[in-house]
Amino acid sequence: MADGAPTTARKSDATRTLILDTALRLFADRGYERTTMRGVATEAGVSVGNAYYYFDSKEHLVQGFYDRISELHVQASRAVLDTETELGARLHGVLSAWLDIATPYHRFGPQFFRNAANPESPLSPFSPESAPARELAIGVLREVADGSAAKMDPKLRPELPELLWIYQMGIVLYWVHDRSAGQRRTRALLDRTVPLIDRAVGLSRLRVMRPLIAEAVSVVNDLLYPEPPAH
Amino acid sequence: MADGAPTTARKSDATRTLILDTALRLFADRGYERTTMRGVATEAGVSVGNAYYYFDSKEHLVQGFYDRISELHVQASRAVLDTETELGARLHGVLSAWLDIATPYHRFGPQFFRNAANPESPLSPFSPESAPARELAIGVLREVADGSAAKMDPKLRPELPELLWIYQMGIVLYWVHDRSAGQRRTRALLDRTVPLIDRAVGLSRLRVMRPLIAEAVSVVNDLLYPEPPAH
DNA sequence: AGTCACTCCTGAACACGTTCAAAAACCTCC
DNA sequence: GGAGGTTTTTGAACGTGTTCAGGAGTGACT
Repeated sequence: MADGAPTTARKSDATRTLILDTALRLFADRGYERTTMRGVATEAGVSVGNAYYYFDSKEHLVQGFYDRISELHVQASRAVLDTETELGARLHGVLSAWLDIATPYHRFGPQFFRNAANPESPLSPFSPESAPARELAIGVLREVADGSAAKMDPKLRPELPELLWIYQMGIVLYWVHDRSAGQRRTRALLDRTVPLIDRAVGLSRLRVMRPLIAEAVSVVNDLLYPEPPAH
Repeated sequence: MADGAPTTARKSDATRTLILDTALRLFADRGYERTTMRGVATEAGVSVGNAYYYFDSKEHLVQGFYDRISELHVQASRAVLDTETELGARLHGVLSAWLDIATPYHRFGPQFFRNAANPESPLSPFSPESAPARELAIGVLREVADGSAAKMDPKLRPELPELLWIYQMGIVLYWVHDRSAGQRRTRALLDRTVPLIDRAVGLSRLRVMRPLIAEAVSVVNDLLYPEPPAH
């Protein structure tokens, strides 16, 4: 080391950031599979073992990518939520914003999301490690619902954010598989399904729908959320 | 080789089956990750290279699992479809049968769904290579719907099998992530959501629902199925 | 029998993700 | 400034999926 700069910041953080930045650059450069831990280490000027000191596995490096996207999405959503008032417009705006942000990464998306579907991976959207990011996303959708004047079965309201999150996962799954130019098919899917959601929410007030909604909400409460500790 | 049996059947097929059987046994035994190609080869009494002569990769062994499960499921479904007449009972029976068959392999379910989310893998349920298995599964669900006397919006009927297939994918996703003993939570999910589906199908006849159904069916037709060639 | 072509099979070798014992650097307190 | 302890860094080594140059078996035709 031939620099005399009086670095007062923690060396540790600098190394960690250096490794993560290098990794994300190589991921974007050559894709996930073709990026090796040795390559990341060499490019960053550290040893392989050092990369593993900061990141438990190659997959854990991708977590940084997710965090970055989440943060950008929350920001972009705020702009939408501050201007739109109708449920449909709010939902469409928020999901469109996600697509806008994720588009540059679409060609590497498959490699990233491949691991996301593995329940044993910490990158799974259902994993405990992803809980903060998940809560964040659901929080945005809660704002989408609660900030609108949409009328609905009052029993539906508390669980609507979770249901919308499931809907969002479906959109993302479609997006990952979407081979059309600029993922225009996903845009079309959004354009056409958001109004469907909107109308379905409205219909939840119908008397015939009430018991159906009540049971659906109950199922979500009983089986979707209360993940048992299981340790 | 110390056996003098005059094997007249094609040696090739026997070896292939031997390797696949051994692999599936080890998968069920110790799970996907902890099963090694060397282990499969040793256990089957062949060389590693030989396993690769018949299967392009470790993942391709999973395709064998996929095919076998599909076949068993079609058989088991037939029994259900021959005895049950109500839509709910038929759907529940068919999906229960799937769970019955898949239970021994729950441990390597993660691998199963990893492929589902990787659009580049030929093992993805959405890939052209999986088309036959997919058609088979949708065919069973078409029988589920058409063989029942359930009344519904006539516009819904032709697309109901595809929609039920999506529902089934959701159940499988939940199952893969289900950590409860014997996956009883997935059973509970089935017990409670099948009646919901059943009632929702019935409600499709309501006048207020018609335009919603029509648009949903149209979306499925336009965006879900017609995968462009893109080669 | 000899030759040719083809299918089936072998195991050493390669690149990768990951681990680990030990070294180096850093810090704190005397 | 030195002793002791903690944090950070190293790189060889391990087990894995996969490849590949070639060997063995098999059958057909001369």
